Amino acid sequence: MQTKRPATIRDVAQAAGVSTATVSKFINRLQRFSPEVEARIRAAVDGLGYRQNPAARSMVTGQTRTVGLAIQDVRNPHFANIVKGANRVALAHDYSLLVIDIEENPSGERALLEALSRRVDGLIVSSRIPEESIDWLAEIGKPVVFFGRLSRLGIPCVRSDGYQAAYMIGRHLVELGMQRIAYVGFTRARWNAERLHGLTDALAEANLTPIVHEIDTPSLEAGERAASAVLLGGKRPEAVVGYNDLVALGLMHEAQALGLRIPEDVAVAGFDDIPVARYMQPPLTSVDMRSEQQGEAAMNRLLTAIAREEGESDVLLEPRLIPRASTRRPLD
Amino acid sequence: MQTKRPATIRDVAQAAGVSTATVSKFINRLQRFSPEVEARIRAAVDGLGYRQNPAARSMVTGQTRTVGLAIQDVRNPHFANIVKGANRVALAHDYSLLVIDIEENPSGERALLEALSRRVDGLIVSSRIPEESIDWLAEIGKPVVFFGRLSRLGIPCVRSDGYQAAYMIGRHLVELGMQRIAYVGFTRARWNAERLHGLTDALAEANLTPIVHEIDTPSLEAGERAASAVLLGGKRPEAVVGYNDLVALGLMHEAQALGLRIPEDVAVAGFDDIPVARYMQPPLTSVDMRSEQQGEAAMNRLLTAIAREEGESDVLLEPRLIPRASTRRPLD
DNA sequence: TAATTGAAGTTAAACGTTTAACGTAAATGT
DNA sequence: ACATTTACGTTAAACGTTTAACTTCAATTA
Repeated sequence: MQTKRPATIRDVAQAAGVSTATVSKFINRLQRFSPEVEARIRAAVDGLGYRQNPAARSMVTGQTRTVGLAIQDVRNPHFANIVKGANRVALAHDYSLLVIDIEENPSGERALLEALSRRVDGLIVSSRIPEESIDWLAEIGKPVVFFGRLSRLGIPCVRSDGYQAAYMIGRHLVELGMQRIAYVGFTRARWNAERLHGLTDALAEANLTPIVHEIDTPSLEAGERAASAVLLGGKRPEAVVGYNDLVALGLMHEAQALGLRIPEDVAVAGFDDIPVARYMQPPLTSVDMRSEQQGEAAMNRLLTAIAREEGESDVLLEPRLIPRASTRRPLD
Repeated sequence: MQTKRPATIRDVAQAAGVSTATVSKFINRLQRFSPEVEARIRAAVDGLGYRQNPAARSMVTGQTRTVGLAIQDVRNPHFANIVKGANRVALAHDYSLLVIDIEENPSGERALLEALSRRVDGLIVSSRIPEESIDWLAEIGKPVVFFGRLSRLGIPCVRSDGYQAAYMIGRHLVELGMQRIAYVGFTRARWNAERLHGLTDALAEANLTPIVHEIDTPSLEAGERAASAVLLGGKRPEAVVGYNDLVALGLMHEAQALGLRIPEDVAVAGFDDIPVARYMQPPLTSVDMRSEQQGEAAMNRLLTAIAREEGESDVLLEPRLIPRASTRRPLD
């Protein structure tokens, strides 16, 4: 089972009758060589099955050709999409992706990020990172890009316009003639509140105010649990907007379990436009937050930073409203 | 913006007035030291903010403390769950996870795996890998664990019992009195056929045969596209089983769009029990394939292999039927 | 023709760790 | 009292690359 020691650059050099420097430069395409030498090296490489040792290379260059991606929860399709996008552009640039799901949190995000930081050339960090870790992130000396949250301390960020997205939903509901509109929100951090602001502003234009219900985690289950409080407490809202599609699906499910028809009795909408949204009964109105493009943009931004090129500081993606049957004029 | 050179073990040694060997052994807890020395080292480490350089360490030890996880598509909740599970146990053992989504396939899985193989101590490889790459995987000299597919060439595998799972669904449908049962399958590789076998055997016990419809990729869209052919061609089946929950959701959605009621007109079931299954209207009957446990088990198995301990060759997880409203006695 | 440039390769030092082999002094056994 | 072990540290050689500085020789320029 024991495979023999992998060939080193020295083996190749010896077999080809040249110095290791020559082989190195050839491999990295740093210099031209005479056809004979080139052929000999190529033959030696093939013959020995030589592959670079990334660790050795990293040690001298100080680069790992790896980037870290810290996300909240891979199971949330929004984050899965981000991984997808980031993975695509990383592969295209010959970078590897070190993914860490910080929900699985044995010793604090900070410790995880610290461990991660030495193994990567740069870091893409998701929204819900505690403020005190941010100071540290700014000082690690490695490029960092945020996504989903506002930039701080000069750290660039990539995100979609949550205010705009919520404003669109709000307007959409108002145009449908809705009067009592509830928001099941997740506002733990300031930037998470922008959705509430957008919604509030849209409603204000029609002299309306959202009924806000706070949850502690944006999941299917949390949406489900919130439903009865939101739908049965006091006068029933005509529409309810979830912090994201998961929350919205939870709400929708429980609403139906309570015997309410959607959208006739209550309309429901969410954010992210996760793939299943379209497949619900009724299909869920959502706002496409361009998750995958967020992943791509974040990775692109990070790679330019790693290359020490200047990049634009912030990238703001335009969300798109996707109206579906879960919000529809009550009289239709 | 330029941060100063990170402290090396030599800096620490000098500051503490000891040799680098001492520091190294202290860091790695390989030896006991006198309280004074210990204190001096600790002070130096803290004072300088010393962290190990993983690349340098890797070079001499030959270990990277990183494992590679090659999956088909992060967006599929089944795979997301596997990442979750694998991530959890990796973190617990201080390993990092190099995730690669091989659907994003610029230059072939083989090339990706080759590149990956030098950066990791071991590899977890998902099901749909071409046979010719497997020979190569067996020879790279690094531990490899499969998941989802059968083992080959002595490579251990972790999977759930697809035959059993399908058999359970089949029996469930038969017990509900279903007669015409369709299977929308994805049978490109041999091991993917076990679900069909399980279903076939369960039906055979009632002298029934499944109607098989093949799709080319197990996705929401594929399920949706398959629906009309399966449901409208000839006599309509009373139940249709999708290769996985995504396919089942696609089928269900299109069936409803065609005006069919579920389960009254046609029952639907799938595999994986993805989180949203429970939230559908009606909730989708599925089989929990223990995705997350698969990820955990695969990682555990890999880590024992990396530690050169002997582990059991194959791990077979027991699926669990989760009956829900999408399959229900027509007369209920 | 002599001086200058350029191309093709080499030498050797570094990168930051680990670890086998080796001291040295104190503790233990006989 | 002497040999042997044990505990605590050190020395120095690796690990597999890259790269600045250098050589050599042929081609170009003045």
